[in-house]
Order: sequence, then C-alpha cells, then structure tokens
Amino acid sequence: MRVKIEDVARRAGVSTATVSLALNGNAKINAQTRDRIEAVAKELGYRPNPYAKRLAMRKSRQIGLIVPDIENIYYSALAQHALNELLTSGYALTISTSMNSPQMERRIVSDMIGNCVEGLLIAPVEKPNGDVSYLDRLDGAGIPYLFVTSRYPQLERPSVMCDLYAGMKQLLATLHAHGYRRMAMLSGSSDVYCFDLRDNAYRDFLREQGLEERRIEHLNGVRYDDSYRFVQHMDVEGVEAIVCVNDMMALGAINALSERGLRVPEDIAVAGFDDSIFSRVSPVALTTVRQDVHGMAVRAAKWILDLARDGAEAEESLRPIPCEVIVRRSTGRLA
Amino acid sequence: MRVKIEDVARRAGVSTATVSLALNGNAKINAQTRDRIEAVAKELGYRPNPYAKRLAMRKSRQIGLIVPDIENIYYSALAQHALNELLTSGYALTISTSMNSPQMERRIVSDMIGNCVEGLLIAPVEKPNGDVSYLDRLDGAGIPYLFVTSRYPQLERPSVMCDLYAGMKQLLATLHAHGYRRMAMLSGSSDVYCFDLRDNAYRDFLREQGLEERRIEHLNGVRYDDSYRFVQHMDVEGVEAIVCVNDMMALGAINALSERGLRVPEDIAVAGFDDSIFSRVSPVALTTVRQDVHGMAVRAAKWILDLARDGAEAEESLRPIPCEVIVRRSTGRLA
DNA sequence: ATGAAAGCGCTAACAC
DNA sequence: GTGTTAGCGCTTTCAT
Repeated sequence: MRVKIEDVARRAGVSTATVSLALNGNAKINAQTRDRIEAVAKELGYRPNPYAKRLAMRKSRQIGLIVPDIENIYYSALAQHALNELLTSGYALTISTSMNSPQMERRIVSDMIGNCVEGLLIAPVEKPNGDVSYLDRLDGAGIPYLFVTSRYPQLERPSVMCDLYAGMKQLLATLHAHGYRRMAMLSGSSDVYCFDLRDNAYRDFLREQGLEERRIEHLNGVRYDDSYRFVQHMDVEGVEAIVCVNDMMALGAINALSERGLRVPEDIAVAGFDDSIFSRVSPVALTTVRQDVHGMAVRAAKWILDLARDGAEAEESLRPIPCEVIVRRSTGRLA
Repeated sequence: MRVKIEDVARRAGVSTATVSLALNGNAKINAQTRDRIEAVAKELGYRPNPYAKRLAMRKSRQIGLIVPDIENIYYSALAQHALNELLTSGYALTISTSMNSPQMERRIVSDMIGNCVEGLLIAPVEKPNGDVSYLDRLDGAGIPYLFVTSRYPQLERPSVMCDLYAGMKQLLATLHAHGYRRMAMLSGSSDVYCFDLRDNAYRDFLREQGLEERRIEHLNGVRYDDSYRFVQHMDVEGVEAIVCVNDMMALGAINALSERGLRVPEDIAVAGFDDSIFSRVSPVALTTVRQDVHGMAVRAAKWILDLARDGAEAEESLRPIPCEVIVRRSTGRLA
C-alpha cells in the first residue's frame, strides 16, 4: 500500500490534521512545521489519494468535455486547447465522444453526472437532436454546463461559439465583391444549429443582394466523402462558386471537380470553412472562414472553471467570437 | 446531497450491505430482494458515488492513455478506438497529451500514478527521449503499462505496434517492382524508435538490392509544413521517388513539388505512410502503407484490461501487426 | 498553532 | 440470505 497521510504524520511527529492543513497551504500552520512536513512528504514520496480527497471534500475537481468526433481536427484542437487551459487549474479534463449520436451523448451526460464532474462543456452533435431533456438532469444535479462550437436552440443556455452567421455572410460578401454571383451551397443536415446559422446567412445574403434563389444542398454528413460523392454528380451548370460548411467538404468538392475536368478556380471557385489544416494542405489553397478554435476553448474553459469554482452566474449573453475570412487561391479566378 | 446507499437501504427495508451486494450482482442475494432493491434504487435515482466506491475497493477502474498529439488523426483515431473498446468494460479512459515533450510525458505519468490508474497505455513521444527512468515508478506503484504505436528501445517492455520495418520494406519492394530505383527518404528525428525502424528498412533494402546509398533526410518534425518547406528546396536531381514516414509529409512533398513545376507521379513519385484520410484527400491519391490503427487500439485495450484485471502476465513478445501496402496513383508513373 | 475525532459513501469480512 | 461493523484515506470542525 502506498504511503498515506498517517505515515507522513507519524514521521513528522504531528497529527494527520496538521499534515493535511500544512500540505494544503493553510495559513495557520507554523512555517517551520510546514517546511518539516513538506520535507517528510517529499522524502516519503507522499501523494494524497485523490479518491479519498474527493470523497472527503465532496468535490471531484473534474471538468467534462463532450465532442461529437475526436477524429475531427476541429474538435481535437478544441480538446487540446481546453486541456492546456486547465493544466494549471487543479482541474482535470475528462473527454468523451458522442460519435454524433444523441443517444450516446445522453449516456455520456449520465456518466458525467455519475462521475460528479463539477462542470461540463458540450459540443453538440451535428445531427438533429429533438429531445435534449436529458440535459435537465445536469441542472438537477447542480452541475453547471456550457455549450461550445454550437448549441441546442431549444435550450436557453449560453454557448461559446464563433459568429457563424456573420462569418458566412462576410465570406459571401467577399466572393460577391470578387465578382461571383451564382454561388451554390453545400451544407449539413438542417435543424442543426451550427449549419442553420450558415444556411440562413446564405439565404439572407442572396435575398439582400437580389440574387437568384438557389437550393441549399443538405448533405447527410459533412465529411470529405459526403461532398466528394455529391459533387461527382452535381449539376454545376452556371455555378460560379461552391461554398461549403467546412474545409474537408471543400476538398471533396475540389477533387471531384478536377476529376470531372473542371479546374479550380479557373472554371469554378470553391470555398471552405474553419481554416483547418486541410485548407492549407489542399492542392489549391482554400479560401475559408477562420474560426478561432483556440479562443473558444480558452473562453469556454475559463468560464466553466468560474462556474465550477465560484458558482458565478452564467451571463446569459456572450458575444459570439468574430470569424475572419481568409482569401486564398481557390476563389481567385477574378481576384 | 444526492441519494446514497443508506437511503436505498432504508427505503427497501434492508441494510446497506444487502443493497451493495444486490446492486453489484452478488449471487447470494435473494432474487426478490434484489428486484425490490433495484426498483427502489431506480425510483430514487440512486447512483453510487464513484469516489467512495474507488476508495473502498482500492480500485480506480481507470485506464490511462498518453498520446503525443491528439490533433494528429493517427493518434485521435487510436484514442477513439480505445475508447470504444473500453465502453463496455466498466473501465474509463483518461486521455492526456504529452505534446511530444518528454518532460510533459513524465509529468503525465506522475499524474496517472497519482490518479491510481489501473493500467496505462503509452504512445511514446516522437522525439529522442534519453531518460525514461520515470517510467520505473509505474512498476514501483504496481501499475501495468504497455506501449502503443512505438516504444522506448531502452526498455524491455512489450508494445502493441505495427510492423513498421516490414511495412516499409514491402513498400520499397513494391516501388522497386514498379521500376523505381533512386528513392529518397524523408524521415523524422533519428533515435526515435518508430522512425528508426523505417530508416533501417530503407537502408537494408538499398543494400540488399545493391542500390545506391542515399542519405536519409531527418527532418525535425514530421508534419505537413516540415516536409513542404524541405521539399521546396530539396535537391531532386535524379530522384525518381520520395518516400515519407507519414501521409501528411507526402502531401507536403507533393504540393511543394507541384509548385516547383514537377508533376506527381509523372515527373516524380511520392509515397506516404499510415493510410490516413490525408492519403485519400490528396490531389493525387497517395500510395501508402496501411497501419491497422483500429487493430492496435483494440489489442492494446484488451491487453491492458487483462493486466489490470487478472494481473495476467505481459507476454514479453507480441508479434507486431502486419502492414499493408496500398498502391495508388502517386507512384503510378510506371504502373 | 496543533490534535482528536467525526464524518465522506461505499465495500467486504464476519457473524448470525 | 442478510445485517453489523470496521475500514478505505482524507478533510474539517471543535477543543485545547
């Protein structure tokens, strides 16, 4: 059995209470006593048992993070940055993946409650999710939680996310300024907040500019293959630009187009979203909309920590983080 | 305070011991009693406090996983598959990232010990790591651990990994069979096991075939930019093929080459490694060596579970998982 | 400033 | 089969 507080106490000639106080930096312990205790603790290689500690303190010092897909660079970057942010906080991050399944998310939320996380960050699934009542149990358990990257619109809950609507509008405005008029849109399922925002931006922009109404293509998935396969047979007659909701899809579009003998951007322009590594890896550098993933992660982590610690109130409205349009060659025909 | 075992016991008219036994499926509890207890537990929404449980059982039901970089799809896929494998095991996975830093890995190992993980999976850093003595503390703490994807050669420890040496040799043989002779190699730091294996395969192959000896290019990093920048100024005079230790680097090479006006595979062939999404996303589909990431994850997870549970012995020698060469267009000049 | 002792919520002998 | 009870290792009043 590993060394416990009692061993340290005995060796230092004090009580366990004193050891506990000293090691936790309580001010009322004599400096010399503390030093001695610390020395003994180090000498013995004492490490408090975290489970005993959590039990006694009735705190878990644990923050949860749920992402739909850890293999998606967008979410893994989010996780990495959150991890970094919590590094010095005394809190640990428990990462789970919902695999884009509402049922899975539900199960994970339940596990998180079971594990007594003190706060939870949720990046919602990218599928329609009608019944999110399971999230109420977090409130029931007194566990603060926040959405990141998106949210469930049926819930009046704060979310740390980028301004997807404005970002998409800026992108379209930029393309418009470059002379593009007939722009097709490849999106994900409707009734998914983070896609809906961009869909709305698209519709609004077309209307505001008096441009021809075009059907938004709602693909079932938003991965490379989904867009690649779609664009293989897509009717691109008269289309000057294809706008996608992420960079992977844009890549899928580019590769499918070039296999059809269409060159990007000479014959048709393509734009992505996120400014992920894929936008740089692309055969023709991708015009895209930068999401500040790092900023989101830091902001969400700080906020959930505040909530966990001080029980500070969740300010209802947080201004979304601005996006930035990055123009590269894939929309350069007329630039 | 949330409902505890005592509440269930009182409500069901039994003792806490009975509740505990019943809920943990102990056979000696009367079926009816068990049913009643389970009903009460559900009704009250009872969830055992995991920390009290772990403290009492002196078990954490926690497995650790350390990866160098969670934003690397190779490792995030590993994590996802391990997560899946543990889903029904009663164990949870704690994921940490060493950010390719030995010091960080050391710190994480220390944390893992502190958290009493019952087993640890370590994907080593991709940098030379001379002093890995901190891993001895795992033995000291009686925590079984295994390497995944690579290993530290100075430690006689089992590792679940693919047969990188054979994989690279097969790849070279395939290229050779396609008529390629003058093949350059872009690798990572030397003194990193998973790179050394491939470097050795390269050297051995050249020697065995009596081919001209070529210097292996040891890049500092193995990411897209590292290879992209290198290939921008690389001397490719007479080089028929560039072989990289991962797909990202191959992409970097391809894009740098095409900016130099060299076409792949017509002017020069490029091969990657891993068969990640990048090999398919590539402008010209990448010839690569498939690593069975799923297989590694499953195998490692099962094994570490065995070690954690039964304390089964770690069989010293596990046969490495075979790789598979995937031939695509990027080496198709002579195909 | 320090110690004694009562929990924290659960498990596991051991007794019946 | 079920109950009693003594821990698991730590924190935290409350005395002193």
